[in-house]
Amino acid sequence: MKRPTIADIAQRAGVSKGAVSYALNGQPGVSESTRRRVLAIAKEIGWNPNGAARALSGAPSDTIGMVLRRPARILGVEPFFMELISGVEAELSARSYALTLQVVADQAAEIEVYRRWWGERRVDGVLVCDLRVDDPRITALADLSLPTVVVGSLGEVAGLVSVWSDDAAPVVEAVEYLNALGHRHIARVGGLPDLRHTAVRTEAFEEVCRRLNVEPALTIPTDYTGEDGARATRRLLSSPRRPTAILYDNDVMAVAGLAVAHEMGFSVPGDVSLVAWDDSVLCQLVHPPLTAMSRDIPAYGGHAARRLLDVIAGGSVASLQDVAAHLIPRGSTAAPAPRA
Amino acid sequence: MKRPTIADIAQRAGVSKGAVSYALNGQPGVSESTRRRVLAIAKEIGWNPNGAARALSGAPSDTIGMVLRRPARILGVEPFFMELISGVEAELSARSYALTLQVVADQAAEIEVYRRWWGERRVDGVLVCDLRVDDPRITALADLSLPTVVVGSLGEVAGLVSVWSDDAAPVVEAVEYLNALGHRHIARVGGLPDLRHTAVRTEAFEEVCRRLNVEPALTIPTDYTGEDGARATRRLLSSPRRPTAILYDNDVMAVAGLAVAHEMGFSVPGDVSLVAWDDSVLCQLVHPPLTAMSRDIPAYGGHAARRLLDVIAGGSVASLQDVAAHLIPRGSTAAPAPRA
DNA sequence: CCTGGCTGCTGAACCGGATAAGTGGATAGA
DNA sequence: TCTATCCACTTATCCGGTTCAGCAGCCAGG
Repeated sequence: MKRPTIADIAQRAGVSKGAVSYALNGQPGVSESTRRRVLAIAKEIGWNPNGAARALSGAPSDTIGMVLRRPARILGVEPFFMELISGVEAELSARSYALTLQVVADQAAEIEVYRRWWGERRVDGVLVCDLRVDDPRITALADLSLPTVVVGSLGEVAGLVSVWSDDAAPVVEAVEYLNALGHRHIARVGGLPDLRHTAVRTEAFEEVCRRLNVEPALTIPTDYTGEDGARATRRLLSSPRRPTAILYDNDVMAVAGLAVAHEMGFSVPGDVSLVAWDDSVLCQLVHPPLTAMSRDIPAYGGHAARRLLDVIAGGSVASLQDVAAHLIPRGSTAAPAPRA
Repeated sequence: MKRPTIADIAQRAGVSKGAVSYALNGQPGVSESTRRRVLAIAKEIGWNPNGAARALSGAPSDTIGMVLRRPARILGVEPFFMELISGVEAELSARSYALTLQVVADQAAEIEVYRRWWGERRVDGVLVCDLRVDDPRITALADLSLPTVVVGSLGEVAGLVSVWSDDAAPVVEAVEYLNALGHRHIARVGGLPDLRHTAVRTEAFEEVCRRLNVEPALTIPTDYTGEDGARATRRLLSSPRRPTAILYDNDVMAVAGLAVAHEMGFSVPGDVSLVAWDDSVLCQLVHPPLTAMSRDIPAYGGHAARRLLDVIAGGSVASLQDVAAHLIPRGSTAAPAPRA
């Protein structure tokens, strides 16, 4: 089956390629009757615009890109990313935009992909996640002037629009809550230390603990995986000054931590209270259900996608501070048992 | 920053566009010294091939497509799809192929997307999921002769390569296992009735139940969502002849069913045994952990992607029967309590 | 010395649209 | 009646590559 082109339509309609192009694009320059005839023929012979040809003439690709830098097989069990992507897709599909995903191994490869996409005009813009404390992607993308929206926790990045939520306030809320329950020894299982939002959370955690006299405010860094979260939990629960409450930087680690607590014979929340960050179904399904810092991640992704489309459209777009996560108390937190 | 083209390279190198094209593509027709000079200049000025221009001359897009027909926001909590996609990505990213996802509302829209992608040469091939009993997508894709691999439970579909796994054997395995434990009244919470693999499972379920004298072999159809699974479970557990074991067609429904059992005061596995299909982390994290029909979904996706790349490459590719799911017994199944 | 073949390159057509510039005819205004 | 304007097109060019035909220049063989 040969793909019909506007030349085929032109021949059938007895007009020139140019006229067909005007007709199909709703441009002035053809009579209403000719336009109708052209449209009818186009439909009849099943014509579709050739994106490559359009792109060659400078048209957008109606695709946005997202590069994920993590082992591809991990993706399936990473609720945050999947919910984010589903929110992005919801926004995009409503506008017939497509999403191109590419998984890469390291930062150099990620920048290389941006460069290639830009050179190939394969995407109209990109969403960037997991901002590092000092992130070379920012300058690279600025150099390319590829429309970009940063998804992550920060106000402004040199000229780039970002969609972010306050990471400090939820930490404060959680620690104050635990403190009010009577906890005086709270530890945290943090994410990758060089991610910006991890740094923000760590600082907020240390500050609120200092203020409330909850010391030491120990944060154990992890790579966000369940395994690392389990390891950190095991270490915390084995220490001589065992914390009575643990904050986790994501839900996967919190769930893994809960399993460790059970495995070591500690009761939750009797012996130790647990708080998760990000509230996927996981948190609600385990026993006891986990108290969590909840936010609407699909909405978050949707906002980011919307902003990116606005940037692509050329509007002057302001960064958006999305609603911060807020504490949803469930069965994994309670007052600490009086120490023997 | 203006994107460099081969014309820029040609000018710098003092040769023609054609020579540059040959040099860059490793084609014969230029001397080794010229080739090296051209490559050096290309690298120096940061040249990238323009995919649109290449595509216009018939080059592949190095992208495969996948259309998902379900509410976008559901995706994030649908472990099967996310694991499948992560497996596909793992295979693709190793070959620098990209994956384009598009979420649509209905079948007509899905076929329309295929047609558009084909017309626009936007993808080199597609992966098709969730085959229906009588599926118009098959003929549509055959008409377009768009390279296609069907992911799902069936042997051969008119000329299309498929990657599938036996859906009947695991059902038999599960029912025989439950029967051996002493269960004589087993119900099933099934998926969408017009999906092919649902039909296969339903038939296998009814047949093995008949053979083992486990009657009635009731299957309640659902739309695969947790809510529907909960509803079906509530109905089963409220019926006068309450089943002592329930088989679920996915993990989300099984987990939801477990919550319903708890909510209604039934003990699992004391009062009712539960078996999930597809074994994501969900099943291992709930209490009790769910006995599940487990299979390596990322590997499944990887095989499908690999097959699709082979089809695109033009090889004669055979369909692949992947390993079937097999039963992993966990805490949610036990012998039924003797009836009062 | 002429012919034939090979090497290494050039020039131009081509892919399928978008679009600026040009054209012929009808119409309106002076 | 002559010009200006507009309409509805056509023609030609461009986008950035790929590819094919052609063409010098060189070398080998007869």
